Amino acid sequence: MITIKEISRQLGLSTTTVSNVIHGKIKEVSPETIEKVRRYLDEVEYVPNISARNLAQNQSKIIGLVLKTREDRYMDLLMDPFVSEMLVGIEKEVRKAGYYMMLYMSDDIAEIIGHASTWNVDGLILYCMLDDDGVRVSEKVHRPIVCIDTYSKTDAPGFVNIGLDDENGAYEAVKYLIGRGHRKIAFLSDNKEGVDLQRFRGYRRALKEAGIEYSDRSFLMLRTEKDEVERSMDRICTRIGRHTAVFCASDLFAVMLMSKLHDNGIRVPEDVSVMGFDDNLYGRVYRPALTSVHQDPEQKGKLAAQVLIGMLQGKEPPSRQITLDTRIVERESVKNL
Amino acid sequence: MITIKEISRQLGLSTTTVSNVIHGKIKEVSPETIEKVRRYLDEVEYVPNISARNLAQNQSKIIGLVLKTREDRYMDLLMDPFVSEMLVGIEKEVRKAGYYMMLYMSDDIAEIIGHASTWNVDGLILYCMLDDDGVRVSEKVHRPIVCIDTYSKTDAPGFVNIGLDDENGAYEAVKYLIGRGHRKIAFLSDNKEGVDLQRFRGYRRALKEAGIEYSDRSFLMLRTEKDEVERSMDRICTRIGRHTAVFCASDLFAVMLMSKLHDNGIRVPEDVSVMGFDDNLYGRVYRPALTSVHQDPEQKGKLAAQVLIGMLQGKEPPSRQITLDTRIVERESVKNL
DNA sequence: TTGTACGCGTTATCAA
DNA sequence: TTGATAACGCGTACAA
Repeated sequence: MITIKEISRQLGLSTTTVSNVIHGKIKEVSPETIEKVRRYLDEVEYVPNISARNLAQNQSKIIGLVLKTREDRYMDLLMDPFVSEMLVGIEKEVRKAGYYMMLYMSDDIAEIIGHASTWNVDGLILYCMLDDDGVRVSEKVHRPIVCIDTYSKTDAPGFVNIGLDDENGAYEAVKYLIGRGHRKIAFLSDNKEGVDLQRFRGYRRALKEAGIEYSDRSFLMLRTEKDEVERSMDRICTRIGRHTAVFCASDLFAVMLMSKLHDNGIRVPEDVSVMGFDDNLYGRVYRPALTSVHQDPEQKGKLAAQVLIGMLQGKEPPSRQITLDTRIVERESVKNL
Repeated sequence: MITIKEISRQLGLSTTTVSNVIHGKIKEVSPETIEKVRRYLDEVEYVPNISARNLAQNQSKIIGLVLKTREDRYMDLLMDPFVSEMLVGIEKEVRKAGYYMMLYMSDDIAEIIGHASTWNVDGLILYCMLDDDGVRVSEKVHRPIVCIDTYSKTDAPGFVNIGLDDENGAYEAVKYLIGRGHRKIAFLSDNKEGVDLQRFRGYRRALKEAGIEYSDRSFLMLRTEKDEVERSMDRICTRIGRHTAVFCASDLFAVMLMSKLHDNGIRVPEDVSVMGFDDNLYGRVYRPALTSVHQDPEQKGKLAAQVLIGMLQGKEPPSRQITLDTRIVERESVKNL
């Protein structure tokens, strides 16, 4: 790796001049010098040492992407195409803007803070934070932070969230089911926090509005530990009982459910209707194709990166909470009763 | 961010001593000093500035993960759960070993080289390289490099590949189909390079061994551009013709095919048998469940990271080419003729 | 128009 | 047992 010092020595110039040419500060450099330096730069394929640059400028050009894992349920995170698509959206934007992306997974907030500090990241994108996780990070890391799909209790400065109206999306979905004549509707999820909690609330609201009573037996809680999930799904199939429809908190769960229902001789949608949330490839490709609530993860990621990079350049974020649209995609997994 | 210099000033010590305590070089430091420094370090939550450390030590603790994209087919890469799972395997190991992961996507080798140089990455994991891409990188980046699933023509020093015996995996799969009475067997893929080429070769070999003639009409080439894929699949469904089985180069393609076959009223496996390669969640969850060739992407990623980190610590890699096992997983998508 | 000199935070050598 | 001091590569204020 050739350095500026070496180049300036070779060319009989000062490091300042070389550095200036590199950065296009050429108002005060003679054309000949510019040419000479540029040519040489090309010839030796000069690449700046970013560590040195970071040190000198106290910035890093790094955007940290943190995926918060949840204890043992490590695998699930990237198992869902949602995260992959989001990743693509982020990476594209980050690279386009001349930044670099550091990917970090952890369930430990302190570790996350340490990582951000030690690398002196310019900004942070946080996914899967719960409650005040995001706030805790932003208290220690004094850099712009954009969260995706986070529901915080408190507000903190320099803290933006990109999300969905999950409550309403779920509400519309369940209303859709009710509109098709369903009244015994179950809710399937693997937790009752964050995004899933909101979706559950939307489900409850739609039920209530239609004067349908909710019983805890209608909450189908999936265990997602690696060697539990199969058995858990089987158990859920037997527990579906007299429900005529199941609204699932994700497409992935919906498809896993349909698959298990099939094995248990229960037909979708003839015997039971199934609806998902996400509208991803799993649901689109399965047969019967899954009726679902649409969202666009790549768009979410892209937007998160754009807003963050905007903040790095001094722009005010459009708002503290950016909420993306949701819409129902009708396919074949819901029957009219 | 507090610095060593500041700490030493506060404590009335030299930076050397503080640094030594931080690094556990305490053979020659008095117990009281150690305690004093440690306590203060804790109190102020000292975090080292990695850029400075990198500069001083000419290393970076960064492992670059490069996913080579192919022109327009950007999305596909992370669409396949294969990449996500591999990513998880890599990230876990990298973090466990105290390294950091920088994720980079590009189809431009020069850009990839520039990225690795500018960050002075300690090592590189390359995925999806073709032919001599990997070699070109390793010629310029004089760091340990581990490739995943790369077939290079040439060998280069410090260049290790982790892969599968794709040729043989495909060979066994097609032999399996032939063993079930199939003779009209098609091959489905979206390209004829790298891994897919090997799988195609295995397919050809099995055919040849059984005395079955191959015709180009049996190569079903899928177009994967975003707005082509649907139509392309439809066309393929009509082109299946008198084939009794389709061997697909990936589970994802296999499931997309089954889905389209379903829409065209062609039953799997009654009318046509389908076999995939990967054994991922798409195939496991679909009904009929997909018979496939198993591989473990997380394991692949984990191994790649382990070998690379080993090399960084001066260990010789076990060999230049590490080939993982493959096995057939029988499920419901193949019929006995 | 170009050059000198210093600072960024850390590590490392060598002297005290 | 501890402390000066130089070095890593870059950017920049200021001097020439």
